Amino acid sequence: MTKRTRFAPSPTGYLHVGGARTALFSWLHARKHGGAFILRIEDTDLERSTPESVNAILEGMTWLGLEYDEGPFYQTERFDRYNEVIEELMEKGLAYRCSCSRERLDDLRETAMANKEKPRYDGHCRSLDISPDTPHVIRFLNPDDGVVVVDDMVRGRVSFSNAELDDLIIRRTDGSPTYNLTVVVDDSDMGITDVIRGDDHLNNTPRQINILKALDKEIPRYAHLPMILGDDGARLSKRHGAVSVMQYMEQGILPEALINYLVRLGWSHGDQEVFSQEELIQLFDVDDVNKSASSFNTEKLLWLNQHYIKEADSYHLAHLLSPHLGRLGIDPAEGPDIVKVVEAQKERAKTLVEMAEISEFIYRDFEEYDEKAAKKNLRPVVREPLEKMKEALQQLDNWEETTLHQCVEDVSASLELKMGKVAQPLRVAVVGRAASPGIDVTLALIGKDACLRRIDMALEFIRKREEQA
RNA sequence: GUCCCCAUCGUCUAGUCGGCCUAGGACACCGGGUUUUCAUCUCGGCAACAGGGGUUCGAAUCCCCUUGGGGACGCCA
Repeated sequence: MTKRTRFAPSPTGYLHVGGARTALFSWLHARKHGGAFILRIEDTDLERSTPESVNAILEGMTWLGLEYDEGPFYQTERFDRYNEVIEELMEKGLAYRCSCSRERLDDLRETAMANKEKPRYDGHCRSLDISPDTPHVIRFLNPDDGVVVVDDMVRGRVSFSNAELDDLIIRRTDGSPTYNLTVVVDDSDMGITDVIRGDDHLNNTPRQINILKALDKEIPRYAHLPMILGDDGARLSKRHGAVSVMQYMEQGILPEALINYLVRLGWSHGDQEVFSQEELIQLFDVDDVNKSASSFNTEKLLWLNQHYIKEADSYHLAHLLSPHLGRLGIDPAEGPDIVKVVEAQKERAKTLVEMAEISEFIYRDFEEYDEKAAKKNLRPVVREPLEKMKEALQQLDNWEETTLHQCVEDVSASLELKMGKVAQPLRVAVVGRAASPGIDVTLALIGKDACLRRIDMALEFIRKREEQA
């Protein structure tokens, strides 16, 4: 049988890394087995679901490249179907009306807790035959005894005693169906064979299996994924920086880096760290997923991101870098070929944001020198090398890397100085700080006019500094 | 509180149904080399089987207990 998996987020916020990994594993499982990956929006909570959230989730999935084969299906459009199933359950005598007040329910819970017992509904309305006209909810008649076994692909066999479960509400007073009912109906109707979801749903699984059994439906295979914790080991939340997948995009993370990072959280293939999408589809197996929760480690994400930046096609990267330059108020069109910029900076940036920042000097004069760099390199002793460089550069017609390199070398030789003694002060003069690509590449990217102008600025800086001393 | 789950370096993890583990790799960190700077690359170092009982000739690997962590217990999903 072909495998069918699904990702079923509730649109009450952004797509966060936990959800993204769940979607990723589901997607990989489907792709690996040549099956279908279905997107379903669980928006039965009318209060909290928003269209903005739906868009944010769609946007995040698109960015990550997790394309779905069917959907998105919206649960709010399937209320008739849910009611049909609820009716079926009622007719079979496997569901009943309940008119217990919230106060009574609250009391029940408190009493149970006080008695050190698990809070559960006592079945008060089971045999009361409440009139359809009085306000009521509908509860599923859960079996009283026996055991439900979940044969989970990652957790193994987990069993729950029916005595621990209670008669859950499947339809609210306002007539809307609840989660445990809709999931079961949808997974069944949509032919989902493999339910891959977060760990927090493990406790719901026996309830869902009971409903499935009552409906005489096939029970899918389950895989409950461990949680992802924040950098500090606590639960991932808004307090832990970037929660939304799209925030990573804004921070200049490549989607393939995030995917690669996420897949290694809870899954591994020997000692391999870097996986292409094709490799993942081939090698991934839910059965190999870890049982324990893992902490998100931004450092490693950054390392992977740098790796992918290094490996990426420069032309492609240029496209991605452009908006980040724009955010700094830079129009890439007003500088050298942006592909050249990318090639010069590729190995020096962990993110696209960083790449944009360290490339700023190429497009405009800097406001002030990096204090340390200036202190160390813009001293009176470098006046001569800088002046000599200025003269030599002024006379240079052919402003390109090879000739620039030769030029710096010649000046160094004529002064009997090591190349670093000339190149480094020159770098600080034209870049404003101590780090940049090779001096020849740096000069080439900045351009002749700006270079000469900045050397003058540096000479002026040295002169003033001397006066003050 | 009750039920369910989890437990190897700071972090992600390897560890084929016990021996090849004086526990391997990666990130981070520290040090060396390459280099005109930074970075890349490269070499090396630091660092863990939560604790206690068993089972066994032999346990990180199996069992039990303790401890710690997480999840669930909603007319949320």
